[in-house]
Parts: sequence; C-alpha cells; structure tokens
Amino acid sequence: MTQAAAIDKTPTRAARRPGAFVDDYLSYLLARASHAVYKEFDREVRAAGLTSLEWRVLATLSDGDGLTIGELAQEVIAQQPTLTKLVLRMESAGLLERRASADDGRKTLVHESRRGRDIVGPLLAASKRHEAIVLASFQPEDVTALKKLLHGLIARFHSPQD
Amino acid sequence: MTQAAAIDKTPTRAARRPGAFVDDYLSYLLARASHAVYKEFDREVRAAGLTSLEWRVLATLSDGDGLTIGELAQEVIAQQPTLTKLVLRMESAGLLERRASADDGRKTLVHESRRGRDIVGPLLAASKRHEAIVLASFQPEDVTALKKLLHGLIARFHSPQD
DNA sequence: GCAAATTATATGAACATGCATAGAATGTCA
DNA sequence: TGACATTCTATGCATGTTCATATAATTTGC
Repeated sequence: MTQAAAIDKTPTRAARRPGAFVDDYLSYLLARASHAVYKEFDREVRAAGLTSLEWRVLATLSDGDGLTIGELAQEVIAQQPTLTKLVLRMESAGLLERRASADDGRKTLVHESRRGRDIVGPLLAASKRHEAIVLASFQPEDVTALKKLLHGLIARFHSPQD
Repeated sequence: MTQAAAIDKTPTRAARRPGAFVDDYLSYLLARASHAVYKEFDREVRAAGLTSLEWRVLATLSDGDGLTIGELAQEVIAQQPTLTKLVLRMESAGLLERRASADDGRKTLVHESRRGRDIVGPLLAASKRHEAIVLASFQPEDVTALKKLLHGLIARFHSPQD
C-alpha cells in the first residue's frame, strides 16, 4: 500500500455530519436519490448482461426507436462519442441496428433488434414492478407532486445541447 | 464514416414522444433533473479546472474533512478504486492530503489542502447562488416538500455499501 | 448553383473507470 | 496467543469515456 505522508490522530467521523451543505444541495440530492433508487434494480440489469447505460439505451428505444445518435445521447445523458461507440458495440452484440436516414445522410437512426427487444422486455416489466414497490411507501399525492416538480426542473433547465 | 447497413425512410421523431415510459420512470426523472440543474453550474466547475467528480470530492470535504476513502466513495457516488486513484491524482495536484489513520492502519484519511480550499471556496459560494436561482422559480413549500421526499428516498433505499 | 457556415457522426489518442484480486491491518474466537 | 475471517485500500489489466478533430451531409446567403 502506498503510505500516506502524515499520521492523523483524530477519530474518523463515519456518520453524516448534520446540516452539511452537500446533503441539502439540490443536484446532489437528486443524484443520490436516483442512485439509491436505481441501485437495487441494477442487479437485475446486470443479471440480464447489460450495463446501466445499455439498459437506458434499450429502455429509451422501447418507447419508440429510430432515434438519432444525438437524440439518444440526450435521452440517456451521455456524450455523443460515447454513444457512437456504444451503439457500434451494441450492434455487434446484436442488440440493435443502425440505419442510415433517408432524408438526412448525416444521421444514423438507431433501432432495437429482435434480440434487443427480447432482452429489454422483461426488464421493463421488472422496472415497473420495482418502481411500484419503491413508491408504495409514499403518499400517492406526494409522488405526483414530486414527478411534476421534476418535470418542471427538467423543462426549465434542459437546454438543447447536452 | 462507418456506413449503416440499411436505409430507413421513416422521418426522425425528434420531439419527445408523449407518455413515454422512460420519461416518467423515477430514477430517470431524478437523474435527468439532477443533470439539468447541474449542467449550467458545470461550466463554473470546469472553469475552475475541476472535473465534476473532483468538485464533488472537494465540496464534500468542505463539510468536514478527514473522511476515509470508503466514506468519500459513498458520498460522491463512485466506486472505491475510482476514489483511490482520483485521490492520488488530486494529492499530486496539491488539492488534498492523504493521512494515515492513527487508530486504524488500514484507513486513509483524506483532507483538503490549503490550495484545495482556496479553489473550492468560491465554487461553494457560487453553487449556493446558483441553487437559489434555480429554486426561485418554484414555490418555497414545494421545494421543502421535494427535498424532504428526496431525503426519504435516500434514507429508505440507501444501503451501507455502494 | 457555389462557397461558406452549420450540423451530425465517427475516430484517434490520452485518460479514467471497473472488475477482480492482492496486500495489509484489525477483529474474533477457541 | 494463534489461526481464520473480515475490513479497508491499492493495483493490474481490460474496457470505456473524453477531448479534439476529421469527415460527410445539409443549409444559408449571395
């Protein structure tokens, strides 16, 4: 092990410090909540042989495919070169197909393959069950208000480019 | 350019499809909201010469440093090997210090350096201003309710290990 | 209809991350 | 105390991501 230079005699503060800034900072809170909720479900994603980004791609395409690389990148919150390469890998793996757009030769339209649909289908069902379980411990009206506010935040601050 | 195999004649559906599953799926919503809110502020982070993960590390340590690698990893939502390596790089860059724990030789305690504090200080102030602006367009009671619910989600589903 | 500007994707090289596991310190229990 | 299990960090290697830029297609202005 690489040895640290100095020795610290103060006890470790393992528990969260009350009133810490980061614990009340909105984008942290949102990210931590997202992670906390997703983490459990991630086990099922991995069991299906997918990474979380691959799952987001397939789930997004399930709502209607034929998206361009750029649209997909926005949807799954990744950068364009990342998506270009991921889509190539996923095409090689038989999870989706790339097609040239007829009306704009620059665009690559991404479609789910049969195999992609077969893999993501059960996961979509499982994710709905999982979300229902997560939300079961909250008041329905609180959940509605939460989602409405989240949509508001997204609409208000989501600019065109990533 | 790598040519796609087939040609797709259907028009691109650029706009979001209404009622799409992913657009109402909780962990997506949370992640997208987090990203939407953070994105603007990210410009200031990059201008300060930090990556977003480095910013999260320094911001977290500003609330009280001397955290172990493991604690930090939890706080900033990253894996332990990622943090070990990042902390080594940040130490080389003079942003923080690693110290051996006196009461547990396995632990590495991470502290901010003078330089780290100098860099993160203005960013912390800026982040508070930014959050105030973001939240200004919402009802204060809605914001309170949102944060309370997020804390609830985190507490309910945040297990010890990452 | 041609040059310049813009948009969309791909790609190369540098860098960061993740997985598995090693190494080191501590805790447990007989 | 000594063996065994556990905890915490580090590390090697494979893989994935990012930044800058190249390439290709389209649009704009004249």
